[in-house]
Amino acid sequence: MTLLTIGQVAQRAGIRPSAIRYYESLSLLPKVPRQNGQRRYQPDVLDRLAFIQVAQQLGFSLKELHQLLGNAAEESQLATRWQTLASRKLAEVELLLTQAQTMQQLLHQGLRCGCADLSTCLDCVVANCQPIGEKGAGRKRVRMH
Amino acid sequence: MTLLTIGQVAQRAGIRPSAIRYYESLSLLPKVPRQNGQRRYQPDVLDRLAFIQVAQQLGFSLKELHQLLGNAAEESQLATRWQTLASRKLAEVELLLTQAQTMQQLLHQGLRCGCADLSTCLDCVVANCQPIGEKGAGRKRVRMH
DNA sequence: GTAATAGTTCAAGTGAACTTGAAGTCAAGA
DNA sequence: TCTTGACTTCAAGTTCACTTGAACTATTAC
Repeated sequence: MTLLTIGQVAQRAGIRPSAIRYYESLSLLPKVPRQNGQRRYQPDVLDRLAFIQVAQQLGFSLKELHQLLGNAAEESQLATRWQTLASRKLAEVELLLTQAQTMQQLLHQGLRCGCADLSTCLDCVVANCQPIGEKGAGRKRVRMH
Repeated sequence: MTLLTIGQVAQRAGIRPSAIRYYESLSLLPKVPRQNGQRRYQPDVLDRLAFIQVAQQLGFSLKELHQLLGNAAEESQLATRWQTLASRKLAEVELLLTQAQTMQQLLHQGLRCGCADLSTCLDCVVANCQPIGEKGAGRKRVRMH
């Protein structure tokens, strides 16, 4: 078995070793066995780190990830608790999806618009360019939530 | 015309007056006219605030928003600069979209799985539940980027 | 008149997520 | 042997995005 040093893990995950130690201190990563006092990781820690990074970009805090990943020592209702959080987070992710789609259209049309800044484009894409929604009539503002 | 006080704007936007002053200090919002020393806002400031809030949730920093919204005093190449940033951000938003879709599926299946925590589910959804990708065969790990 | 409410500025404080620095250990290579 | 590089711990520092506190002004209600 090829165990990885913290430096190797950090390089492959695209983060710093200090971040990995920080995650361990928060119990986001398990304590791993040592060789001469140095941490040695199984390669599957990269999956865990990839999950953490994606979840963070989607707005999950490290505290939430800690609960979600079930490292908390609170045994009572742990199962129900992470599922409560997960379903709340699912709703947030779904909202984020629609927001990202709207922003995608806005940026896409703003780029084809030739405006001096996005502030102008916020009006411009509705008034002068192709409509951002399915209905392009009227002086409708871009509202995203 | 019905101008709004900072408190009214804050309430309608769901933020604190202090955040609005902070945005103004960063030139994310324009300086507005005063009555007796107090800021008075046109209602369309709510659109700008809505845009800021959504963009933030999508991972835009306030510094980036400042550039995007074109409030910077750097006249030279301002137009090309915001478009460079916008196209970079468009790519990021599109990556976020696929990540959010993957996370949506993961959470959705994790919730139907009955696992004790999401950490277990990260393996479980692939091994025991319906496949998360189009191909469900094999011991394929969930990797999101 | 006075109390409550909402606004003002400016400086300092806060929480999250790390990073950096100091001081030390360990193994490999010249 | 000695230097280099990567690791260790722990405390303190940094950045971002605000918030809070102090001291003040202005309007409205009683």
